[in-house]
Amino acid sequence: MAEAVTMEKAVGALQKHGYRITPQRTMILESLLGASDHVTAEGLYEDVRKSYPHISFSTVYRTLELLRDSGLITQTDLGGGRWQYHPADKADHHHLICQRCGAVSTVPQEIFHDVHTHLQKKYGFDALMTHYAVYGRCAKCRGDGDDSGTGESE
Amino acid sequence: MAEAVTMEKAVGALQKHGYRITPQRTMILESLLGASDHVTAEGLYEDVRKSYPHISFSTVYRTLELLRDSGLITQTDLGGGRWQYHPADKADHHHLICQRCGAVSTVPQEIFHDVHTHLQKKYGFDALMTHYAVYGRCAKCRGDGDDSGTGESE
DNA sequence: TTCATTGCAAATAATTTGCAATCGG
DNA sequence: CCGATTGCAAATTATTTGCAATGAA
Repeated sequence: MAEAVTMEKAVGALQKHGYRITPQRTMILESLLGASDHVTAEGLYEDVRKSYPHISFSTVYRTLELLRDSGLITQTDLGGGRWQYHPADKADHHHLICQRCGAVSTVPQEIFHDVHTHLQKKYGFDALMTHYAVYGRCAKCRGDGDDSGTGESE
Repeated sequence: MAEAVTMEKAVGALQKHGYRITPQRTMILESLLGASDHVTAEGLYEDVRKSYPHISFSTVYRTLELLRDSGLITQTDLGGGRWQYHPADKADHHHLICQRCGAVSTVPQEIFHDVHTHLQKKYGFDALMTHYAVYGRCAKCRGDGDDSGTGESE
């Protein structure tokens, strides 16, 4: 959770697992490593499609599965019914998501440090507090009003 | 978040909103109020079906939507691709979910109290910390080994 | 060459929606 | 009686899978 994932390392890791290096995989990896934050399968698909229109959705999904199993990327379910992916080394932060305006901001890892310690001591539970999504209301949207319905998530 | 939701109150709330009281809605409400914890649409469907086999899935979904909009139940996305429902007054706790064995335990509200305060002070963010799911490893499963793949969620 | 990998189309799974028939108030 | 509600079937959305063709090593 600190080593930067580079193209070379990624390729090496894949070959070590016996996987082949195909142009599709290369492009997906490049797109992933270049992404600033979370990406969805669809986002990747669209991105790769720009330079390689022939790519198929199943290839994207299968590649993501394989990268995840190789430990190169993290697959996160932040609710909302779609997987979120990003390089494993960039998972040391959390997100504040405003249910009103949808704004997403990033907060550092240590926010949950005390909670983690507490759960560990009191319940023997080792919480995987990497990469959380915290829903609520951002500073701007503190007025109130309805949430357009859908629940809180997480 | 403290007033117990009873059948009478629920019915009153619905009528106040102008909704009709149908046998289907009554049965779904009863099932929900009787449930010890989270329920999924499918769980409810199966439960109601025991006494009323004619019930349809869309009615269940539509009723849940309506109960949610009336503030009687909470609709939560705990990841896993299905909504979780339960009476709004029972949402004052969190869950520890073991990614290894699937065990679910309950922890009190105040676990996240400090985090909430911190987010509020430092980021002006009013986190909706009602009813979280915390993934990780329970005391029993601390060995290690793979997670059967799927991500961490939340 | 040979088996891993791809693309396409079809299959899932959970939820949503259109619509005519029906029932609550 | 009349519009809200139901059930059914079909549509959606995100993801997965079967299978024959293809390409990396």
